[in-house]
Amino acid sequence: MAQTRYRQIYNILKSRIQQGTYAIGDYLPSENELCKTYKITRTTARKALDELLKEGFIEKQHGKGSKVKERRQSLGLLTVKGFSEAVGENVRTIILQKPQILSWPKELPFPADENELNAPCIYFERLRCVGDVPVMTESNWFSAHGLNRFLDCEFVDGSFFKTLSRKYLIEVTGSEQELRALFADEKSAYLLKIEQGFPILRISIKFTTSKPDLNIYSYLYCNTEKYPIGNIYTH
Amino acid sequence: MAQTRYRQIYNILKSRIQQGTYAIGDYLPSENELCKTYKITRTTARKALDELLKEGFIEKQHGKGSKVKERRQSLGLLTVKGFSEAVGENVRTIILQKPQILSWPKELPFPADENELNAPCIYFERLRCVGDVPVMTESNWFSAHGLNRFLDCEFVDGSFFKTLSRKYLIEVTGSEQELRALFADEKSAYLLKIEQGFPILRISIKFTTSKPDLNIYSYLYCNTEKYPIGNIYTH
DNA sequence: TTTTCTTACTTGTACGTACAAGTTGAATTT
DNA sequence: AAATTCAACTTGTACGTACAAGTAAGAAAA
Repeated sequence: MAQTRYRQIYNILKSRIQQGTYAIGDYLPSENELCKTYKITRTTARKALDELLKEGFIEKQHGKGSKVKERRQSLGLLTVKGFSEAVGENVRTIILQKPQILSWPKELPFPADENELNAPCIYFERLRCVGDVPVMTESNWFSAHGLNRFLDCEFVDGSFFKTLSRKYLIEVTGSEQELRALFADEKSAYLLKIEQGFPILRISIKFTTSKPDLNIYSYLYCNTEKYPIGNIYTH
Repeated sequence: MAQTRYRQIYNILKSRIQQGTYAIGDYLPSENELCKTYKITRTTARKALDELLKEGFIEKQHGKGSKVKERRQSLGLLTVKGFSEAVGENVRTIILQKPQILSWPKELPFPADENELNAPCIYFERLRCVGDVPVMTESNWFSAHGLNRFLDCEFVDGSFFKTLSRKYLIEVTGSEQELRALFADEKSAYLLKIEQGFPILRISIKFTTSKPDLNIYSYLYCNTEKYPIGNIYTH
């Protein structure tokens, strides 16, 4: 078998969601219907749905079904909302360093998993601005394993995570974050156009993905004076 | 059944990890061993392990086993979970000011809803410590409307939100937060035992509740040097 | 008409079985 | 001694079955 059975079903459902065959708010076929359609058992159907659940494509309701959820692009600002969505329209992104192979740094935002360090490290760096005001620098590290020709191609819609999803079928499944208030160092001060020693917010992130040996490690240095970091939770 | 079987197994394993019976790097009993020990099937054992996996307590290795992972100590705050629940055991809370009626301040962390300001304002203030280290000051404002005899009674288990839930059947339904890195002012520096001008993290919060005219407005001033604010997000 | 009950769906939990596939170390062969 | 094979573990996938529990809508009773 080229692929596991549940992964096949998962892919079918996921692509239909992405293409809008199942729109937001719609219910997917019930588990028993999936069994009949694809000649599988409920165990397998549930496993496929569980993956979609983990990746935020659907929500399950006991006694009702699996409803297609609105999927918010995860760009890592504590909320599920992306940077552009959170801030508004006039967001500009400046690429400070295009994705390229580097050696792994001795210290990452979070300790890396064992396997990741075997493959080379891809690094890129961006500066986020609201209008003309720089508000955040972003540094990203991740393992190149399995990401063929990543350096050659442009980002889809300028979005790193969209690129992972569309080109490699990799989804962000979660993130671990850590917040610190720090004095701005020389580099951050220069990039954010503030005085050295000004208080800035550093967000350390480990994004986990649907690819077991791929996590994205990021540092965000934020000037929160004019644009604080926002966050909304609802149950 | 009071609880699901897999949840029971999950709880047993989790508490053993938290108590150090299974230390970091150790392998949990294999799935088949769990089956024998607890008279369950592998389906159930795997479900329990899956939960631990989702919550980051273990990592699974095909062909080897389930290894206890290092969980970083940080203050898991940005969720709706309370402080004590998020941090763990050696948390101390010092009441700086018991709940009492005050006039509404001219500026709250977030603009108040109209109706709230009609009733008097309850205010209280606490200092949170991990061991002997003060890590966070907490100021809270909310409308007294409908909270009879709130000032007279002690908090349930020392928890404000538990008190709301148990005594008034009010649940937190969501929160809006805003993060800023600031220079510590005189008061914060004094309470947190740091130098004035040291960078601290201020979290502004508006908790919404199941009672339509009750929101809780809070400022948290955090010394993130030793204990950064943590956050885990899973879809 | 309104309420209650039943029925037919849905997902959730738990049982049991079988084989595939990764890991490890000891036994066997080279 | 070194390389290979094998056996005994581990987790991963997939089959099948049964019943519990939540949901919704129509039938029956008030």
